[in-house]
Amino acid sequence: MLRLAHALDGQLRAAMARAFPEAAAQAQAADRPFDPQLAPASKPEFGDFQANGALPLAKPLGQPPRAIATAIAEQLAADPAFLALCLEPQIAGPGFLNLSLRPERLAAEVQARLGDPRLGVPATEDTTPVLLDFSSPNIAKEMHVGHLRSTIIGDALARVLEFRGHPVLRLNHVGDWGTQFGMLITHLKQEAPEALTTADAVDLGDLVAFYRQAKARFDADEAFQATAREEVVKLQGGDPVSLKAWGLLCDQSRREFQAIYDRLDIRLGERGESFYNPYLQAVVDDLRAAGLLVVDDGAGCVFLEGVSGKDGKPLPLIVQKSDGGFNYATTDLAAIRYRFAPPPAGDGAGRVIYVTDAGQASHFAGVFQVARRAGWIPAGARLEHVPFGLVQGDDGKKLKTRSGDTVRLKDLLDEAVERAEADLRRRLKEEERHEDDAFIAHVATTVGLAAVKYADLSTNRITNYQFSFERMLALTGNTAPYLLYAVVRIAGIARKGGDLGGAAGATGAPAGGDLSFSEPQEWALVRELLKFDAVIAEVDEELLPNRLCSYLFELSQVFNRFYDQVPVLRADGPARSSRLALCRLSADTLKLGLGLLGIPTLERM
RNA sequence: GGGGCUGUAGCUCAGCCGGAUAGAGCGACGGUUUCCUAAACCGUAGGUCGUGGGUUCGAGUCCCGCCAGCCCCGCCA
Repeated sequence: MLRLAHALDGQLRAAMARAFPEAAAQAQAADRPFDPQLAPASKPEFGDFQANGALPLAKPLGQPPRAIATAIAEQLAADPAFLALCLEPQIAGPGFLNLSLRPERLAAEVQARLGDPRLGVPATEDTTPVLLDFSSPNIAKEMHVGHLRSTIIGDALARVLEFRGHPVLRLNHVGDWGTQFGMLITHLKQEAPEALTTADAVDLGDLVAFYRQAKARFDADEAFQATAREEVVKLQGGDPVSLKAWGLLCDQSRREFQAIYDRLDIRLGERGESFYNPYLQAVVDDLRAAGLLVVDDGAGCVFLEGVSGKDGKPLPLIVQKSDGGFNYATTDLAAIRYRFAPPPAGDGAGRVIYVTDAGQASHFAGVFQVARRAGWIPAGARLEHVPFGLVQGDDGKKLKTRSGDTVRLKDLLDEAVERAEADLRRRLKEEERHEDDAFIAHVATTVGLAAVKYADLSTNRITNYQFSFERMLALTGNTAPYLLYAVVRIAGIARKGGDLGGAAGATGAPAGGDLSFSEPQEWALVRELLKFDAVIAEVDEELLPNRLCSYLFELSQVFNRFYDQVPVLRADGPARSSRLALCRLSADTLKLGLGLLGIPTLERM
C-alpha cells in the first residue's frame, strides 16, 4: 500500500494548503511545510490510515485541533481523487483524522498482487552497489556461536537488499592475516614439512586442535616464539614457502567454513584481510599527506575528534605500530577506501554495511571518522555499522557449553536439527502417522535450521538475545515452526482440491476475476497482506530484520484466524474463489518473506 | 575516570517521525473439534514502561541527573 499512502499524503498536503492558504504558504516559505503526519492506523477500528497533522497546528493557527481537522476533512471531501480512494474521513479524539480505504480499492490491490511476482514491492532503479561485510570468521579457527548472528543477519539483509534490486556485494572479511600466522606456519613447518612439498600430503583435520597446539608451544617455548616472529616477517615479505604454508591453512579453513555456509544456504564471497595488504602503506601515506597523522610514542596515530580518554586528551586511532607494522584499524581503513573508490581501482560502492557485534561500535566510529576526514567517503554515500548484541544462554551469560567452552556453530546446528527430529518422531507416533526417513530428515533439517535463524532474526538485533532450543523450536508463539505451519495449512488446502492458481505471475487465470469479501476475517487478512511492501521498504532503510519477522508472525496469526473461522473449500461461487485467492497470496507472501530471511518452506510437516 | 548499549507483564520480547485506553508470545486459568493438519482458534487474569526532574497540547519514545547490568577505552580483531 505504499503507492496508496503516497497518494494520500499528497492529497492531505493539498487539502491542508487549501484549508489554510496563508499559513501554509508561510510555512512553505520557512521551509517547514505542513506535515499531515500520515501513518498506518494504530488500531483496526481507526480505519487504514491516520493523519495526526492537525494537532501541532493548533497553536500556530490559534484554533482548536478538532476544528483544524474538520477543515482539512472538508477539503478532502471536495477532492474527487481522494473520494475515489477513501470513504468519508472521520475525526476522532483530540483531532485525529481517520481514513478508511474503499473496499473495492483494497480488493483491487489484492488483485494486482496476485499477478505480481514482486508482491507490490517496487524495484529500485539505483544501480550503485551496496557492499555488505558479514560473517568474517578467522582462518585456522572454527566458526562458533559468535559468528552466528553476523552470518544470519548479514545474509537476511543481503537478501532484502537484493530483492529491492540493489547490486549487492557480499564480502567475507576473513581474518587471514596477522601475527597469529607466525606460530601457525612455524608449527606446520615443524610438524608436517611434507605438506609443503607434496599436494594433499596432509589432512590438517581438526584445525582447532592444530591452533591450540601451536598456541601452547608459542606460550611455553621462547625459541618457538622467536621463530614464529621471524616467520611473520617472512610471510609479509612474500617468502614463497611461507606463502605456501599460509595458503594450505587458508584452504583447509575455507573448506570448513563452506560446509557451514552450504548448510545454511548462504552465498558469500571471500575477500580476507590479506587482500588489503598492498594498500596499507598508501593509507598511512595519505593520512600523513592530509595532515591527520601524528606520531605519538613511536606509533602513527590519528587523534579522534569528540572522543577523549582518561586524562581528557583526544583518543588516538593507531594506524601504524611503533615497530612499523600495521594493525586492524589500518586494514579497515584500507578496506573502506577501496570499497568506495570507483572501479577498476575499487568497488565503487554507494553504501557499505558492516554486520559485527556491538562491542566494536567505538572502533568503527573511530575508523569511520578518520575515513571521512581523509575524504574517502564520497558525498551521498552511506557507511553504516549494523551492530548486534551477544548470544546468551539461559543464565543470561554469554553462551557456553556445559564444560565452559565456546559453542561450535556446527554443534549448535546439529543439536537444533536433532531436537527437531526427535520432536517430529514423537508427534508422528502420537498421531499414528507414518513417514519415510527421507521425509523426516528433510523436515527436521528445514525446521531445525529455520528455528535457529528465525530466533536470531526475530529479536531486535541491538539487544542481547537469550538462546533457547526449547523456545525457538516451540510449535506455538513467534517461532519458525508456527510460521512454517501456516504455509503447510495452505498447501493442505491446495492438496485437498483448492486450485490456488499456480505461482504468482503465472499466466493461468488469476483466481476469481471479481474478488468479493464479506467476513471481517477476510478483510483483516486483506489489510495484513497489503502491508508487505511497506515492511520491506522499512527493513531496507533501517536494516532491522525483526520488523519483517514481526510482520510474518502477525500475518500468520491473521491467516490462522481466517482459516479457523472462514471455510474455504466448503464455500462456493465467488466466495470460494476469493478465499482461494487470499490463501494463495498468503502463501506467496509468507514464502517470499521467509525466503528473504533465508528460510525455505515446506509443503507438509 | 571517559564512552557506548540495555532496563517495558512471572518469563522471553515488540513498540516506526513523540500521538488515541502500553502490545504480543510463553507460562497460568477457562472454553472450542461430525468441518481444509487442534502444531489451531476464542476468552480471563497479569504493568509505578529502572528512578527523579524537564520540554510539549501530548513522553515508554526527546533532554538532564541518578541507580543497576553488560561491553569498549594506544600499538589484538
